[in-house]
Amino acid sequence: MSRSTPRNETMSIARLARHLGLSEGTISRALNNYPDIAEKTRERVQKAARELGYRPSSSARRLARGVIETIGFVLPTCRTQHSDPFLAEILNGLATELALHDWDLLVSAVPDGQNEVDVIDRLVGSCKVGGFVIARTRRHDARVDYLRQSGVPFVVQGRTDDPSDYSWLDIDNEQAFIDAVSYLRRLGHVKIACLSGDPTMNFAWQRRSGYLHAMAQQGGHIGVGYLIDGITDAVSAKDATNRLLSITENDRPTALLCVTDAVAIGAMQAINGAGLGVGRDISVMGFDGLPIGQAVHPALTTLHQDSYEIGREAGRMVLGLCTDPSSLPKQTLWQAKLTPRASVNPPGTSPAQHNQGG
Amino acid sequence: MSRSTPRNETMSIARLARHLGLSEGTISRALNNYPDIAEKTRERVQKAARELGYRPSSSARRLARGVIETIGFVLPTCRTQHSDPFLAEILNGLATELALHDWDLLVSAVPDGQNEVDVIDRLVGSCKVGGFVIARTRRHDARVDYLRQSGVPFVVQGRTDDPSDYSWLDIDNEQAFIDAVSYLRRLGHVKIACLSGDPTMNFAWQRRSGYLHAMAQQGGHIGVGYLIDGITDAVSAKDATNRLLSITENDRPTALLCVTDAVAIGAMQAINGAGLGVGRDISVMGFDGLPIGQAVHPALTTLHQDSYEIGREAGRMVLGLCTDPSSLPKQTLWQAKLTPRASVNPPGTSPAQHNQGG
DNA sequence: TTGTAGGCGTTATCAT
DNA sequence: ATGATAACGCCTACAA
Repeated sequence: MSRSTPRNETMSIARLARHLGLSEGTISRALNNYPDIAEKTRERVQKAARELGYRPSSSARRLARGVIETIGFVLPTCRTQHSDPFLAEILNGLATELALHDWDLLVSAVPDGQNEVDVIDRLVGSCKVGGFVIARTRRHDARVDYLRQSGVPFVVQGRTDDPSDYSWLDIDNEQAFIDAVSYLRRLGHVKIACLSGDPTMNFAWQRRSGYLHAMAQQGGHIGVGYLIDGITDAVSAKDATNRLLSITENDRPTALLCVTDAVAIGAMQAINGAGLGVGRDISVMGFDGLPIGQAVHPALTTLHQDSYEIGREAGRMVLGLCTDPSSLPKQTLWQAKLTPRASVNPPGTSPAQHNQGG
Repeated sequence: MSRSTPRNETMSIARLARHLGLSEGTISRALNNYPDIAEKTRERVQKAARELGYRPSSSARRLARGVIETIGFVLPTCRTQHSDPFLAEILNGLATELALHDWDLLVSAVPDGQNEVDVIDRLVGSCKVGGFVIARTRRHDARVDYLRQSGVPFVVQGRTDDPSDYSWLDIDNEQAFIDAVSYLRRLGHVKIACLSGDPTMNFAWQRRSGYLHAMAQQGGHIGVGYLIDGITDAVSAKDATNRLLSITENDRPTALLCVTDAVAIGAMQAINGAGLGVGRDISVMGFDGLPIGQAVHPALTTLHQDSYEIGREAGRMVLGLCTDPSSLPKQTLWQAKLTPRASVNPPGTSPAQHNQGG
């Protein structure tokens, strides 16, 4: 068993104190930069601590100070819905922001037979975390209900139906899909279909609402079967798109708004598979800005969001709540960035006129 | 300052003891199911604890017991290489396994200006974690070097060049690509190209070696420009594939082995974009088993690995090391599962003979 | 400016 | 079978 200290037990304040011939209290205050310590002593102590490889025990410190300095994050429980491409990015941003302030991120999963609230409750109850960040928010979300009444500081990435009295950080999904419809309408599209996601997930619901509102306001045409709910991945997207393609040519949409890039890619495959041209016969838009959208052919027009920055900001927000408990709920809304590429063109575009975006 | 208990201070053993008229020691032993406690007392204590919402403070417990019961995981630092689809799955499996044993998972990122070893060292030094899991292992990996000499129990997902004296869990990448070449050779392919990844990442290097060995042993032909390194995403894959397609038709490969599914999808787009048929003019194989591989057209033949189970097993292994420090390093090698779909066919296959896999 | 002492919540070792 | 008592490592009045 090797350690960073040459031999024997782990370095502690008590050992430092003995080593330097000072009292434990002095050591502690010197290390924590208390003002009432002689400059010479402080330097001597900090030097010795550095040289002897002293690291404060976070358990002891937390116990003594009554703080936790740890944020909890419960991984979304959707094992079927393989690999949320965002999660890693959000975690990266969140953990980075927390690390910058010497806070920790405790990540937990939901074992079979338990639900997310159980897990959150256990983490909070055993004082393992002092705050929470949650993601993949549903329209009604039991986690938010629980946290709201628990008094634990928390930040929601996304938001619920009734997002008035807690802190959240969301993309303006509704506005993004309104922008998308405007963009398509300006290009001349009228018959615009929509592959919508799981309607219990609020991001999907918001995008769906944006589509419906914008279509009504801007004179788009929603034909029979144009709005298909429950499309969550490329596979179901392919089936749904095939249903759209079976509509007679006159009534068939000329543009297709997809709730995510993954769904859009499935739709593109169906269109190609039917011998039609994406961006020619049917324009396709996605949402997320995944890198793969630049590699597919034609390149995918999308609404881009920066999930790393979302994680960073969630970190800033939750740190604010935890360190200043009197702070009021803060709500942040970011706009997605419409990124035109080759998968969207005016209806009836011939191959030669194709967009060259990428 | 808010708390989860309705009012006043948090519930502790001391309060329980006063409430029940017992001593703190008795409460502690009753809660921890020591054998020398009267059955009646134990039940009375546990009932009261439940009703009063008692939760042990993990800081206090860790301090007293000298254990940590937390595993560290440092997120790969590749912000360019957006969204590793595995990470979320691995974390899910790992956190699930740890939660089953009441251990925690501490996830950390690497802020700009620090390196991964600094982060690991800080977590270990401040007694925040008692063990480590690392992923995305490089051929030479400073994290492994550090952990090896540190004495901290750790498990590597993947392995380094010299994987003799520590615990790891890996997919048999070399064998998988040997199997892939065998499969293609049996179908009649001779001219087989390979889009290989970052050669400093061991998984990419292993797959590359498998390709080279199998091609040599099984009489495949590696033409000029057939082996392209450094392909890490769909975008670079598209460029590289276009280079392959510019080879005169006689010398052009009839099959293309890709280091990942994401790379394979980029390759497919390039082939389609050039007016050629995937699975007809050129067969394409990937590695991972991403769901999107079933949605692309034609469906992608791939080597499948279950990243959730990899995370679970990594959790089991690291728990074993932490709870039984005398246990020897354990090394686990899993085979990837070759999953035939429509993107691979015998060379010179006409459209009518196409595979129907999915 | 420094030392002393008590406490944070839990566990473990003695007695009883 | 239970009750004292002393750790665990650190922080923080208060005293000197």
